[in-house]
Amino acid sequence: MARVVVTQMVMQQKLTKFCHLRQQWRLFFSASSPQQQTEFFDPETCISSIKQCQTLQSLKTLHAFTLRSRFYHHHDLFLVTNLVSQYASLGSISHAFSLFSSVSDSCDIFLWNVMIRAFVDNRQFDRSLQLYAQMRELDINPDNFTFPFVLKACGYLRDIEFGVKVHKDAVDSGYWSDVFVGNSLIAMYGKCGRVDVCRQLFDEMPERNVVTWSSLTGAYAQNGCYEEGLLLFKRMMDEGIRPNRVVILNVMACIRKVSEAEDVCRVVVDNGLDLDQSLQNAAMVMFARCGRMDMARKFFDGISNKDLVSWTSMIEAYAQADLPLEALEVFRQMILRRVLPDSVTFLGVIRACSSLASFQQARTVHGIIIHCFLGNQLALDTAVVDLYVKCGSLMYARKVFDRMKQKNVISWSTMISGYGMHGHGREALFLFDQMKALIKPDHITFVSVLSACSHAGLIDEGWECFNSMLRDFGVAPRPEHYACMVDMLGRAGKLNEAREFIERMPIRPDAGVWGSLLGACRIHSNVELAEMAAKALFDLDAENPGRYVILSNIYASSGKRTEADRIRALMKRRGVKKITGHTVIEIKNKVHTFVAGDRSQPQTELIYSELAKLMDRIRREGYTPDLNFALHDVEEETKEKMLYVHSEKLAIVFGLLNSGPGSAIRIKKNLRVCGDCHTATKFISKVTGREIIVRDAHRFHHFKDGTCSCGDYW
DNA sequence: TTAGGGTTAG
Repeated sequence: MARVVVTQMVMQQKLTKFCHLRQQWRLFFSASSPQQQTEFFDPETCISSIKQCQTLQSLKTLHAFTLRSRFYHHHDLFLVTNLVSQYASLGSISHAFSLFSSVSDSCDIFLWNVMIRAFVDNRQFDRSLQLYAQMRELDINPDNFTFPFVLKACGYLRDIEFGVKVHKDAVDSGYWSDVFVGNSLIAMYGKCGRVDVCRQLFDEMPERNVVTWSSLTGAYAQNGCYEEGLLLFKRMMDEGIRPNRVVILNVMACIRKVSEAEDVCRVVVDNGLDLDQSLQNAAMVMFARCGRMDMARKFFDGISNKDLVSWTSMIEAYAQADLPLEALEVFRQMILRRVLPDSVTFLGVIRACSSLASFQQARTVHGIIIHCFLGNQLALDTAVVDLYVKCGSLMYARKVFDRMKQKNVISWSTMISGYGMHGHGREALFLFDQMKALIKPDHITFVSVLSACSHAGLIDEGWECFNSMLRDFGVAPRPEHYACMVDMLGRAGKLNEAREFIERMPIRPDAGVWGSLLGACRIHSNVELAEMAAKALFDLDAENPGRYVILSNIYASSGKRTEADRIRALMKRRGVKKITGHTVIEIKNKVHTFVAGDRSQPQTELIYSELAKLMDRIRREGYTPDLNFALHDVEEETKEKMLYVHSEKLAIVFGLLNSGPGSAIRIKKNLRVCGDCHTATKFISKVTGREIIVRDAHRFHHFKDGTCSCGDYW
């Protein structure tokens, strides 16, 4: 259904474009009627007509008239400059440049400025720089108008080397003190990542205006210097300078706290700034970033004419906040209102589907994308590959990957990481070998390969890959690569080797590295090393509830009940809240969520009676409950009952009851799958003959005929 | 006689 609607919308949009074009043609024909043609002989009317030309054809006609006119000579620079400028603003850079070339022996700086600007406006930044270089070779001196255009091109190209040369020219010519030139310099250095130079320029500028402030806030925002951006904004307020909407937009991008968000909204009101569409969209994104989805939604609902960006931002905000159902509902509303989505919208929708892990939704969304010709195909295809990976289908992921016309380092890394997440280490390495022959891997590729080795227990291969990073590819290992290695060694039970590896690290181990060690200690019940890792983690990552829970579980399963309770108490004292585990399953396009002991489903009675039967069946097959995973201080029998009602088991039973015989069951858990559930699921897959695909917070487990694809290596 | 800088809103 959605696919049909979207396809219709694409066709309608094309028709609208066509009608618009036809209207423009009609205007052109009426503008070139004989009565109007005579007026072109008047010089003033001619120039103003040039500026009013709306179509290339009418401008060309006018150009032809001027050449025939007795008032103008072919080399009349004033006229030529205006024509060049108008050709460029109608998007015809070729006409503009050929006309410019016919008089380029001229040393008129005005003409050169217009042509340089023409290239910049048409995003041909490299050609604008070539023209500037040519102009300098001809010893034509740039003026205060030249610099802003050229600097803009340097900024967009991130060409700091050229930018520095232009900066020097600006200083030599004395135009550096022009406020327009100074503002452009700040913008250029900001885009090139040199906020330090931006600040120095700002401090030394003899004259500033509101654009100077917005340029520097923009530079801070683009470079992630949010604190500095906010400080500058505060100083601006203190100095009594009235901000405009660009300053507000830049500052909104810097904000991470609700109180700051509310402050900036007050500034908007106090200064009587119009809260236009773009500011409302930016405010919505800002509140979502601060975790206030209610406020974000309020802004969204308050936008009377929601545009593509409003819809897309809201979808992305929900997806980022891990509220995929809300994201998809906004997408549905958007389609109902016949707003045509673009590739960015679909990236948000894909993110939402991916966190739902809904295979059916993935198929639908992929179908829509295929029919839409949205552009940005490389990014979309890569996102779809990742989507199928996350929805548990390596086969579909690989199909899309193989059909991609273009692949970049991200596409390759995504597919490799997909194999890794599903425990197919050998395939991951095979693909990595193919990739190396075509394209240079980056630091993310190495995370994918190393984690694939880790999940599959490929230790020698993992070492080889790690050692090759710097040696063969010039990629220096970062903390995340060390974390993968610790994870790999730790999972394999080489805990001391993992510890020694950390001790030899040339960079300071981060929370990820220690977290890997702690996780390994949980698998292999090593209390001593766990304490060491936890000590480091409580300094580095005190807010993360997972760390406390793992340490407490390690103590509990080693019989150290007092220690376990001490950690739980510490967690409570520090106000760190445990994340509640839940499992989701999709049945007939509807997503059902289960928590431990869940009784909210209408089928509750049926689920629990089926669960009891199933547990008896697998017990007869040899399953014994692993009471280590029921850690509360209660009687053994109660412990066992608590294990029975884990959310994973409830979701699986619900799936068995509500899906076709023999079909695969796909569930997703928000935390790591519990060890007892892992064992039970193996037995369930055996006695029911069903394939069960479990996505947990770390990887995938494919259960079939009593075994798991992870080889119990997780 | 002509022109310019700061937001890729996601």
